[in-house]
Amino acid sequence: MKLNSDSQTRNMLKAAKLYCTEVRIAILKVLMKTDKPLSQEQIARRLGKKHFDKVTIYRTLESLLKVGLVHKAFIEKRACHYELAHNCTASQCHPHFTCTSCGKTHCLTEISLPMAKSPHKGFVIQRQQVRLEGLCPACA
Amino acid sequence: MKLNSDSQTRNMLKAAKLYCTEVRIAILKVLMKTDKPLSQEQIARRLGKKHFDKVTIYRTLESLLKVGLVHKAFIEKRACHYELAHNCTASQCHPHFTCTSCGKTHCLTEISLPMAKSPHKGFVIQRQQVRLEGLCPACA
DNA sequence: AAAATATATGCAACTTAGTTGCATTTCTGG
DNA sequence: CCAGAAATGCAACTAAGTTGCATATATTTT
Ligand SMILES: [Mn+2]
Ligand SMILES: [Mn+2]
Ligand SMILES: [Zn+2]
Ligand SMILES: [Zn+2]
Repeated sequence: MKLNSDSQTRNMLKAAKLYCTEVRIAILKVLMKTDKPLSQEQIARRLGKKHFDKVTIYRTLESLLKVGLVHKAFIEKRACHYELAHNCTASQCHPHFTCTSCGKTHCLTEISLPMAKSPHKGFVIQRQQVRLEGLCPACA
Repeated sequence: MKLNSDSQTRNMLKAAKLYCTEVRIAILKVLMKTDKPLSQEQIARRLGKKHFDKVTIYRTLESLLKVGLVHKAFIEKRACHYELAHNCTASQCHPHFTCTSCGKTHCLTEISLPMAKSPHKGFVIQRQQVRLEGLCPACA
């Protein structure tokens, strides 16, 4: 179990040509165990006893971002939120829904909108991000 | 001219039941004269000689937001950016495009994507925001 | 038009999220 | 196991925004 997800994350890092360090493995595991984007603070909390400096966490997320293992989610919160970049295409990630009542954010992986078409040509649209807001099932 | 836009902004404020104060009028005028969302800092700079405390600018934007005269644009920058809320529907504003090369942001008022449909019912989608990125005409 | 009241403003201090420089530690390929 | 490359921790710093409170301005009432 533990060994398993350990070797899985090690392989992800190896494939991305990143050093396999404790904090990278630990953060990848945290992100694999959740279904929504997390902030630095939330990640630190979920790392529990394993304490890493917040600078290290930010730099780790940065390195995972750069190789594309992780994405920044497009949600209207003060802090950046990060998630694994699995099943996102280069041009579009799934939309994120934030409930205006309880504030919780959900990944709506089942939805995808058609890509916007450039208005006048001249604009080359490479990526599109969609944010939704309204009421979640619990609050509706 | 000056009197004209002065009375225009005064009317907007009056209709919204907000006190007509110097800073509110000045900020509305700044936002009317631009075609892209501005941060607190950019607004302050454009106010030029008229100096207002940044707290006042933030509180002013907050009051204009609350009555719906202004919107927050959803763009991936550290600071919040604000724009007049004209020609936005309740459920959807125009998309904002940010160039990955020069960093400039443009309002693509001609585009509108179909509203996302809720995946399982339970989610009530009330508002949708779209962010685009790629190359602007100048950089493509 | 003055007084009363409601609301807005400025200032100082504070918070939150993230960044930078640099000395030390940990990884990896050989 | 070693050398060099890369990652980490700590302290100090920055950027963006917020809070409390005394003062000033706008509106309403008289
Ligand atoms: Mn997601
Ligand atoms: Mn706009
Ligand atoms: Zn909810
Ligand atoms: Zn450009």
